[in-house]
Amino acid sequence: MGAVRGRRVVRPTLEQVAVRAGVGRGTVSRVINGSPLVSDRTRAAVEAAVAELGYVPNRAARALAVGTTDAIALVVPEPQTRLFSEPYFSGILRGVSAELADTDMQLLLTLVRDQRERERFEQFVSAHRVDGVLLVSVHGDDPLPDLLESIEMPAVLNGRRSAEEPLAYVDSDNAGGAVLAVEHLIGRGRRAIGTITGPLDMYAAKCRLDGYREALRAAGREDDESLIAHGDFTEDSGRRAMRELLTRAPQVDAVFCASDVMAAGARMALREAGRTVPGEVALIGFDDSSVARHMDPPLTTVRQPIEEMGRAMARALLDEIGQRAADRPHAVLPTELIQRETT
Amino acid sequence: MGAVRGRRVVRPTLEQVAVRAGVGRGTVSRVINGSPLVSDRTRAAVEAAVAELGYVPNRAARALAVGTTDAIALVVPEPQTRLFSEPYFSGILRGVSAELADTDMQLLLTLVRDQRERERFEQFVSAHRVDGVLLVSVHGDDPLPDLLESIEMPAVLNGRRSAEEPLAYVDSDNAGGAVLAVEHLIGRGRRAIGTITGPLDMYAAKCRLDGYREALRAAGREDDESLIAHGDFTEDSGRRAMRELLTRAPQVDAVFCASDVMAAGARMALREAGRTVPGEVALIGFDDSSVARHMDPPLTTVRQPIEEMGRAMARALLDEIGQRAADRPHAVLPTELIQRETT
DNA sequence: TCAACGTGTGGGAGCGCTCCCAAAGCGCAC
DNA sequence: GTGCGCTTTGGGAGCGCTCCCACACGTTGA
Repeated sequence: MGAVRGRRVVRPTLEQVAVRAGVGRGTVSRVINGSPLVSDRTRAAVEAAVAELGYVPNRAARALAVGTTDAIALVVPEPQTRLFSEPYFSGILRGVSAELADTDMQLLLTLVRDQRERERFEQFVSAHRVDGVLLVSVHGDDPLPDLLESIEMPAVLNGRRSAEEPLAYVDSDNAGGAVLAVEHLIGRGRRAIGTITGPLDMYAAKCRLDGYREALRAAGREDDESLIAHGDFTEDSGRRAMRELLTRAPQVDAVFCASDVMAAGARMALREAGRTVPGEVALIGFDDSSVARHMDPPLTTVRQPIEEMGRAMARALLDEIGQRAADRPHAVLPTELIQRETT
Repeated sequence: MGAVRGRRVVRPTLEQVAVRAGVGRGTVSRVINGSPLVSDRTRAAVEAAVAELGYVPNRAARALAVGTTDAIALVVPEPQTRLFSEPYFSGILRGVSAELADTDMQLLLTLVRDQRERERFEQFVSAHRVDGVLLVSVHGDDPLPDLLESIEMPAVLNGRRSAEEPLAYVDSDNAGGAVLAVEHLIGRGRRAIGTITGPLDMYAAKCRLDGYREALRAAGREDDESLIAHGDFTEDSGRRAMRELLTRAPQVDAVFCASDVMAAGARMALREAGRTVPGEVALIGFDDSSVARHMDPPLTTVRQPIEEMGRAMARALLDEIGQRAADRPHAVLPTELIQRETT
């Protein structure tokens, strides 16, 4: 609990800079904050004093005075904590961090694992201890976004909860990525193209399935529900879904998996069944996660511009905080096919 | 640049709580901070008022008053930003976050990519904007630790820079892990056990090599320098080192690699050379990173208690900040053999 | 000449908290 | 009844900053 008493190291204050420069506090403050209402002479004098004294403003004092914290929180809820080890999370983090680099915003990282931590975070946010919040992949039923909205806390989601997401968000073009994947499969001459979906209560999973359907329809193929199996983004579910597909539609010669991890599971099922990849069955994933590169053979997949998404999220949040936002900004970034050896 | 003016939402202050509870400011402060010098009656009254008003203390104000920030920074320098996608980093993060969970410490994440960001961070730290710093794997020549020491900023390193690390640190038992690995290989009846080392100017790499030597010596085997090849922790260097080993010591029937990634490289070289794993050559890695699980066959490796390391780091830092530290606390945590299918 | 303006500048007030001194209240021994 | 010591309490001062009002200067126009 308690705040531990820290040693306090003496550092120059704005007041001291003012004395040194022979001006008033207000003037120094103006210079520090780049106000134009300062004469060049004075500004130079203040800047010299700042340099000599090695003055660095005290954030806490400023925060107290203006009611702003110059910090944003990046929240990672539990279900994602494992996803966390994926390049996905680190990509987002990188993008966010890069975008914040020439801002004086601080990035606060919060892992929300259980109910207690969730409450702590809610309290934290309610106390306006940050200027804004970045939410990594929320579930549709997560109450956090609504809380943020109710207290007017600027927030940007990574991914949408539904087609008409009321909050600001940055998403990748899931449907478009699926279309890319299926078109690629078609182009390779595959005839019976199946899919293993993610949990359909997640909007991203739904979009990927929609994209799959759309691409097939565009190619004039007729719907075949027996070629669609459902998973939940886990490896094990991918394996089971693939077995199901092999039983139900043994003619299947290509499968678009809504995640790389499920593709890894599918790969196993195919090996068990003695089917070669890509010889007999082509396989394509989604995410371009590290599994994809290390599979045998390496997995063709759909990459999302993850780092760019992180940047976009940070940018949108800063805009929202600065109220220079297009009301509820959002962006949907394009996906890209990474062709490896399973297709 | 500038701090953007944020909307300010009215929230109750300590003063208001005091009025509500019919007591003075000082008393409320005492209750909030758990001082024992408050009568039960008064405490109850204050707690009621706090609950009614939904009071949450203003951090900035407290920080300003006590000169403490209740935040620590986790710094990830560039060379590690890629390592970053590894479970390693997220494990540390998880451990740190878990340990901080019932503290009111905030975790600030800082990626230091280039010189500019480094300078920003140095200024940030010099301004005492955090109470302490956690450093993920520093290089021996990094000036940051010395800077931290000179400004008396509490800091804990992840890993040592040398055997006599002056700063507080948390490390895993690298030598011990290597011993485990080599003993395992010996137990499997392997005769010509080689190793692929990391860059020996890194202390961890040096320890792993020392452990390798120690285990062989303990088993009464004589030194054979031709069985030692050097890498730099990259996949490519592992591949090259393995080729070298195969040329120089074709009798090699087991290799301890100082990292999983190098083991993946070695695996490729073995495949090229037509050697089976584990039939002809047993392979063992270090780190238990995601590559290990996804290799074909899955790689036996040495796991570090990463999350526990994160926890230990946070604990050590909190102790240091609270000055309840055993002077320069440090911990070396045990490693563990994860047996899979390459041995 | 004077008023009316504009630009620069100083510094009081206040942000919400903690620290700490002084004082009130209480019991006890004399 | 008085004095002492303990516990409990109130509230002034101050942390370092920003905001903003007031004022000191020009400068301009009538």
